[in-house]
Amino acid sequence: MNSLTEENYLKALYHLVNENDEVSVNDLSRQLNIKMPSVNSMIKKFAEKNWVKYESYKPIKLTESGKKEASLIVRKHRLTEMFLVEKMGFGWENVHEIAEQLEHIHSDIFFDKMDEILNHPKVDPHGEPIPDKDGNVIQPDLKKLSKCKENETVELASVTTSSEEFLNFLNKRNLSLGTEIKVLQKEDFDQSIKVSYNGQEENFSKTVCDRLLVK
Amino acid sequence: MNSLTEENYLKALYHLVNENDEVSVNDLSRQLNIKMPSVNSMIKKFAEKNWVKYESYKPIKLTESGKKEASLIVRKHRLTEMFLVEKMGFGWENVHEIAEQLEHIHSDIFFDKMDEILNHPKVDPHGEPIPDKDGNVIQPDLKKLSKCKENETVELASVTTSSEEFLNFLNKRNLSLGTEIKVLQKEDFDQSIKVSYNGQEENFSKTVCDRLLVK
DNA sequence: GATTATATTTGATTTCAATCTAACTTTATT
DNA sequence: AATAAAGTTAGATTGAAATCAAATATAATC
Repeated sequence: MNSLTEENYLKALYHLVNENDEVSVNDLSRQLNIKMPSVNSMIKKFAEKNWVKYESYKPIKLTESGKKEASLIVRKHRLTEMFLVEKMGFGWENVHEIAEQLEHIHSDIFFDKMDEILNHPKVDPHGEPIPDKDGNVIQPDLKKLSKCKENETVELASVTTSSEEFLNFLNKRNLSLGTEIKVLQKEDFDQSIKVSYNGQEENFSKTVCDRLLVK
Repeated sequence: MNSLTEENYLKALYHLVNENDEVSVNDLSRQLNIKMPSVNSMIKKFAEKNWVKYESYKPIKLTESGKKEASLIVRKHRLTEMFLVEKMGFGWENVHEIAEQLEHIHSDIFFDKMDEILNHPKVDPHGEPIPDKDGNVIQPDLKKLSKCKENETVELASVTTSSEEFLNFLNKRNLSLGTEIKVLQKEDFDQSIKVSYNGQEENFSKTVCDRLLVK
């Protein structure tokens, strides 16, 4: 049985690997806010468990088995978020913290039932893909709003952070998944973007546009 | 923030106190399968937290604050069981283990939402009362089936164990909460009881009848 | 290729919660 | 009063998690 700490290390590692295939002990250390030697010994523990392939001074590689293990935690997290929103009436800005705890529940039947009730959802309330029971993920082909050209019309498909603040920011501006967004103007100076959607116009900073994924 | 261990000690203590007002270190030790010195020091910790009133060599007394704290854990457990059965389609025999984990989730809004969705249930799927948000419990006035007289007709209102085996035993015999049971015959020899319900006749041992609460 | 700077690892320590054993004390029972 | 049972104390142990300081390896620079 994996400890809470192990699961959190593994999850962090998984997310880092997804952003950048090469992950160092240092990266993970900064991510978790835990000193390198601690991370180093945990990575050795993971190597024992065959979750990572690791040689000293080389980047950490997640094994298939490690990827699967991590995906299953992510699966539990995202299924939970979806259940909370769809079946319990929570807003998408309030589900992250709860899911952060529920993802550590050990019960296959519990999450299988959620999955069934939700009719095997492909994505969570933030548009992030839900891994299947074998840990396979279909990463949808999306791009950042910040990369779109002027006059392009796109659909908001995912947000890359589940922080309550950011989601409240979007709520206040009536922006939700599925919204059609037209890029009106890109500002070279600060790379902010003027957009319109639902008949309203907004100016979004690069920071915001980097977090909005569209198709 | 209370540790898992603390919550489990407290819960065990709470249940023991409910059966027998006088609870000793020894009782708790046997209940938890943990040696007395360990229990002793935990009780001291509880005294610090003002969960118990404790003087050496005297029985352990739960304070109001301790009772409330414990009730809130029980509340989370029983709300969860009810939610699993009523809203997720689990059988009453399969919910205990899952609730045993979920009861340690720290999120008021999560359990408040369950409570609301379930329409503020008074009892869980096993007929056990659900404490309210302030930790108050209304203990319904029930008696053991084993205490009933011949020819009495009663209604099954609660079962005092959530063990999968026992509940499967009842399932196999089509016995569920709300069933009208008539006591046909009491056997002096082994105190088993012959009953009829839903047009069927069964012979229940004392062990079984002690676990069935009726009104 | 030698030197320096940076990153990583090692090993020794610390901290902490949770448990235990063994020795002793108090209370209850015969 | 003697004995047994229950409770306490003190001290040791365990194991997980994290840390620091020092040694080592790699990468960057001259």
